[in-house]
Amino acid sequence: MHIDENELPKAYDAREKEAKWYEYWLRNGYFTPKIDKTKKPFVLIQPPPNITGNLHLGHALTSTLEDIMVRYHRMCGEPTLWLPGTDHAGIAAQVVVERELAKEGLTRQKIGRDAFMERMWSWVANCRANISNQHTRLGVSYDTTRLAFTLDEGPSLAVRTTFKNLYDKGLIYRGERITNWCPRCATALSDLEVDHEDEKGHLWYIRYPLADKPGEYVTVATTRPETILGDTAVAVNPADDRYKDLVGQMLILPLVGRKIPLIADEMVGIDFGTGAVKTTPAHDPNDFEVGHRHNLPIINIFDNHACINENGGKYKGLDRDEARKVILKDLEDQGYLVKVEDHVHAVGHCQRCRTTIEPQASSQWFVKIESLAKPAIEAVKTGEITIVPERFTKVYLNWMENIKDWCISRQLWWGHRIPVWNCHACGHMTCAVETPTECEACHSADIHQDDDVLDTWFSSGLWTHSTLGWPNKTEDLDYFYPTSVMETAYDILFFWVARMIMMGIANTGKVPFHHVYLHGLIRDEKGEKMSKTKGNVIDPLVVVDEFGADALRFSLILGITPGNDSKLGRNKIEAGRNFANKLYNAVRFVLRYANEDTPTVIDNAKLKLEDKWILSRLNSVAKEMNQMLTDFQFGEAIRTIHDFIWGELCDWYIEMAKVRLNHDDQSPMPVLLTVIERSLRMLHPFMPFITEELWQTIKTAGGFATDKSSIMISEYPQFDEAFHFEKEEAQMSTLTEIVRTLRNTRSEYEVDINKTIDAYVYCDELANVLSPYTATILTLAKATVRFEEKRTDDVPKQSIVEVLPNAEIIIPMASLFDLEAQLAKLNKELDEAVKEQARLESHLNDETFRSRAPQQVIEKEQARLDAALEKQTKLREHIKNLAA
RNA sequence: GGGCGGUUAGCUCAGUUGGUUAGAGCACCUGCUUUACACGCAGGGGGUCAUAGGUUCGAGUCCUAUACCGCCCACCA
Repeated sequence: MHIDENELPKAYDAREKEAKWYEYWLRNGYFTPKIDKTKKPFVLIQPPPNITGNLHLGHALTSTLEDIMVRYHRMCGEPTLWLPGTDHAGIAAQVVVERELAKEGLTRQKIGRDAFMERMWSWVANCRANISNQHTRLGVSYDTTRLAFTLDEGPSLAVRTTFKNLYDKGLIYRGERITNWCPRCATALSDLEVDHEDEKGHLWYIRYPLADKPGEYVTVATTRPETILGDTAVAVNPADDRYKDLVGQMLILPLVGRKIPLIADEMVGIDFGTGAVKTTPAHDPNDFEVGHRHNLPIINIFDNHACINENGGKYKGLDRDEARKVILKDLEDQGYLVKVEDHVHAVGHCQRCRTTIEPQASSQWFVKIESLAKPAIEAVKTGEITIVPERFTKVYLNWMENIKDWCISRQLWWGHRIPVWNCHACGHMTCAVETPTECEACHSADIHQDDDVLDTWFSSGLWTHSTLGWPNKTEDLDYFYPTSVMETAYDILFFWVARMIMMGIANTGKVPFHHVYLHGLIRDEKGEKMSKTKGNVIDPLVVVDEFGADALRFSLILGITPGNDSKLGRNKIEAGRNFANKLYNAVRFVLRYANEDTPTVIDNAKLKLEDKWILSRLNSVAKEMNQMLTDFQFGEAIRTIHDFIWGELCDWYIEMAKVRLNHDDQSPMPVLLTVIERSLRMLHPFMPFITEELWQTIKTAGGFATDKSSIMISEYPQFDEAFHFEKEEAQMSTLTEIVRTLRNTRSEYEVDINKTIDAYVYCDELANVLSPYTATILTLAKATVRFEEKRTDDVPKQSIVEVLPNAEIIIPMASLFDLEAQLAKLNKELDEAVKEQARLESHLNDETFRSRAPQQVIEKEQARLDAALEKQTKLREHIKNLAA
């Protein structure tokens, strides 16, 4: 069937086509792998986006990288599973919905747990639909039939089972610890969920009177004067001579009046402040440990929202900032405040709501992590898991080797409830996978489930196997686990990747994946992190609407390297669109000559020079593409195929093909169709929509025969020795050099646009090969060329002479150029050739070089020397000729 | 306080075992409404590869310092 290219618009418009093809792929079930036990599958579990809002460019990058890998491996014939899902995102999602409530003047406490959960679920439904739609628009080829959510029954069962297993092994425990407390979220956080930032603060010096020596005192320095209410000691370093004699004495706590001891502990630095530290075990991690060592009372002075509680006496009810002001004023009024200094120190903030963290003693659940970390460290050390880029291996190992117990309980409502039931009768804790009806110790029915939920990363940590059915023995788990690649951003290496490795090994005895590919963050054109508050966020869908998904994908991938941040602006996206348009128009050209009568099968005997050249180049590119896609070099891969299509196929092959088509020559169509079809296949993983569209169009026009119904299930092109034509590649490069030189000469001498120039080309045995191309050269460079093997005559006077590696070009057109300029140019070239000769000679005469450099390098250098000498001879002759 | 990354053309970045004359996109200059494409074609200018040493026959690439920028980790009140 002939498709008239004139009926197609001149510019490619992605809009209506993308949705159509996505629907087609989905309908045909290409995204769902068929389990084939004779083949090793390629498996990639999608990092589940948080259900906190729209997807941003970071998600678009992740999706694109994953889609590239998945489409590539699928085209290589591997049963390929890309399993999608979303994450309930615990605290992050709860904060978002709480903000929505706040707009209505509500809080979760006001509406109650049940109503709040209802709000959460309706938010989730909206959000998940939205995320799915966004993914669809980006072209992700993930298996929609396996779409998972962390709160689904399967993953939830995995969570409870894991908890119980670890609990039974004694690897989960409940304990009173200092934890990072967010007073806004009213929950404990893990260390990772706290962002430290330097802040300008003050160091207040406060005197604590000695109980038994009126008028004498010890001065402490503190950044947190309000915590004085919870002080239960003052500590000094045992080696500090200033305080040696005072250790053991009692001090009177200002404002409070409580008697507290002066103790000695190694923790205290002698150099800082006064060398005496007020010790508040309930509100400082160090002090907590000191308190433990010295059996100090732990006095918690804050309620869940960091307001002073009943332990704060008359200050009760003040929040921590007000309390600080009032207490400082009281200290000053009563003469306890000695001085104030400016002081910069790191302050922790809640990762999700930015509220200043309050270190606070509370009872929480922890994972005893050391024994879980050990095999996870081994797996990376032995190379069973590799991390790309490699430098993150060190970061990973360093963190894992210094890992601390993981606080997993959150005082939130949104998440997996901790599967532990407390008995009101005997106090025993019953841990169970399924809801028990009675206490396992005393069989009382008066039991109540722990109110806390688990850290959202606890369920994420199981994601590689919980989505495949674990703890049940499923076919999926059996066939697809361990997975192949974990692709994600480097900023969640600890949060997620490390936890998956630990939990994966703990639950299944196998590593969860073999390769970790870490991508960088996307920044705006100025290199700043995109954020809603800065207003520099680019919405992927807005880009897709304007430029198409393929253009966006191109711009996201081009030039990126693993683990490095990249910048994205309009320019780059336009480059992507331009490339799509270029490809589209190349196909429009092809369609002009393609119909069911077009020959499409290549006859090797009839291949011309440029045919062999483009086939050979295509072949090399296929080799490179496979290598780079295997090595995770996506940025380089897309540039390679881009450069091939634009710079070789379009700029040279198609231009030469036009001449053939106009001259009733051997048809270029079989080769052209073959090359373009394979190019589309090579590009498909990167730009799936346009490649499918064009592939189907050419197929419909009878451009090639295939039993495949879609490009996405056709084979990824591989290197084929039969199409490797080294000699023709070299010959073609001489031809293109000749054309370039002629064009260059025209431009340089400002030859009239309508004037055809004459040229003689002397190129030994190549003359026979290239002389059929005079018509081509006439079209491409507007020059009439005569090819000869050897020059027999002298060079005609006043000619432009160009010396190429394998050819000598003489353009007798004295009337069209400036004689002086030409002479100067030749002299300059001669100069360079002489310098080159000198450099090479000294190099080649160097004994050390001769003895140590590999033979082929020496030969190469020698060849270059010969070339330089020959060039000189020719140039001298031409100069002489011209000057005559 | 440790650790890591970056510093290459005006801008954004490639450059994977050290080996021709360091590349691309965008921007810039010149000329082209050539029936695939002006989202284009042809030609061109532009880089002492941050600095200083070192290793090597040979360094953008390896080593050692230094400077600036950025990131991560860390309990010093």
